[in-house]
Amino acid sequence: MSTITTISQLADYVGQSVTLHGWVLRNTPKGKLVFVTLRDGTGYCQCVVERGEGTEAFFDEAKHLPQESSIEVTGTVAADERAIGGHELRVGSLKTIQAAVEYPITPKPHGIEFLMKQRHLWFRSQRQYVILRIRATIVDAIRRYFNDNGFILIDTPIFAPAAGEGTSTLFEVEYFGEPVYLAQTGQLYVETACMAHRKVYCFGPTFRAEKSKTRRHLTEFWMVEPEIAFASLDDVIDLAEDMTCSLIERVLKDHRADLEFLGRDIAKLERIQKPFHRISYSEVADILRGPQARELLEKELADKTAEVEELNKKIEELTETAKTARKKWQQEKAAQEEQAARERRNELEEEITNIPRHMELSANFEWGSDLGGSDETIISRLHERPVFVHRYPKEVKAFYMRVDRRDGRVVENFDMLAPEGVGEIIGGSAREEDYDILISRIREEGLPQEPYEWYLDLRRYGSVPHGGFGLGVERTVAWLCGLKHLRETIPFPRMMGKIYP
RNA sequence: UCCCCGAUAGCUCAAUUGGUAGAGCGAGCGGCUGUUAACCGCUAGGUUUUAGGUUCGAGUCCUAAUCGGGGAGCCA
Repeated sequence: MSTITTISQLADYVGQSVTLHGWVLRNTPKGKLVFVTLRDGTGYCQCVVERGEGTEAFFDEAKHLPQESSIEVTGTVAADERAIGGHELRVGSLKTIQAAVEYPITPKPHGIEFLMKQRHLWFRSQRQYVILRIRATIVDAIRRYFNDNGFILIDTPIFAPAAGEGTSTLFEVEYFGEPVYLAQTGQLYVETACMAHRKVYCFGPTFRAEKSKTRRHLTEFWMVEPEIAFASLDDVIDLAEDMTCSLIERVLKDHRADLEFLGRDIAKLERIQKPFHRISYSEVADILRGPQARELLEKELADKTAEVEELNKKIEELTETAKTARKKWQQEKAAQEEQAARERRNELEEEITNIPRHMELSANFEWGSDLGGSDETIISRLHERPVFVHRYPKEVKAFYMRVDRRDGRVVENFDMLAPEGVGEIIGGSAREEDYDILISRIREEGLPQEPYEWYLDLRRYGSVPHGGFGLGVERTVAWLCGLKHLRETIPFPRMMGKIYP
């Protein structure tokens, strides 16, 4: 009699007979042996079928099992160092649940266009599996952080009658004949709840119709937005700092092996400790124009140029190896490495051509304009810990941000830039609590007052200093996992012009 | 919206100055008792994205469209 179990539990059943259900990751027949690597959602297990007594009935079936077929397999668990995970199953019986036909994703490399079209199947690949598990942990850690610290979850609407902020392009949908918009932020709504519950947060999808085709943008992404009453800008920044540290701690605790699998430099995450840097926008402007930024870019230019030269040498060597290696697999390996090196080189060359432009942008940075992507990257690269850039010129920020009483040119806002050039993860602010100032800000921005009457009520009835921020879940996942592109951080990425599957 | 790059077998890529379109993987068949993306042999698989143009001749050159990648702007 065998016990039904999962691969993650195998260590408890050494020497016993168990039944596993799963999918064929790969199948390599080897004469009188067949090695079926099974994945069951909890791990990977090598199942060995040996031709001989008792296996005649299914040996041929096992030998021809296509990749990703679903099977039920029963056998004896054995500890074996040669097997993935240290245990293998010596198969006593095997049943095909469904035989797959030509699974499109092979163990060889694929292009991103192809994989995105196969997103529904790509889920099964180990890298995607790991990333989405880390995402789930990050989401759980966020919820836990707020729930354990006295915050109340408030779900804000997805259909919104007006823009939450002036700037972004929104998705317009028809709502019983009226044009409304998909929410680009829950913030204004969560502020109302803040005046009832004191500490609140909303967590949901957010929609932006910007026609951005970059690795840092999605049209649909998830954002968590806490809001706290009786709070100053510093209180809000403290909250963002504390929450970020707790997320990292949790991911390091639960996913060390996964991060290693992804090739993440864990030491860099371990260095993320309080206190983070706090620099004002005006100081940032000086840094951008000063020698520090220039030297950083000059060094990057030199480093990248040197790396390109190294790659060129490597490519030449690999080309030679690919032609002359004795074994066919050695030739193939060299060819693949060569291709990877070429891709890396092309990427570097593009970055190199961008550097002079970034130097110019940085050197000519004028107080009053918003920080560009390259400016953020510079500030981010100059620090090992996240940087809070605070107090931007009010002209480039939303109307609801609190005007700094000591310097009326700026508002009490902040962006948190993650290190390693990752850039903005969090944007937040103290909210303008003064009715008259808020009204004048609405007018300055040329916004109609009428749709904001309910919001203005919050300032008419017991207005208090308060503030909050928004954290982008996908950007956080990308940062912690060390991913270059947001498209792998969300189950079904929505990008400009892309909706399938 | 703007700038740069790309599209060849199911997949990843080759194809010299314009001259008969190839390999590996995957698929199918066979062999091998320890494989892990990595053994050996055989088989099938193509309107070179689309529409024009130049040319004796176009995968290769030109124009446009479509789709994709990267970046700018804007942002989380």
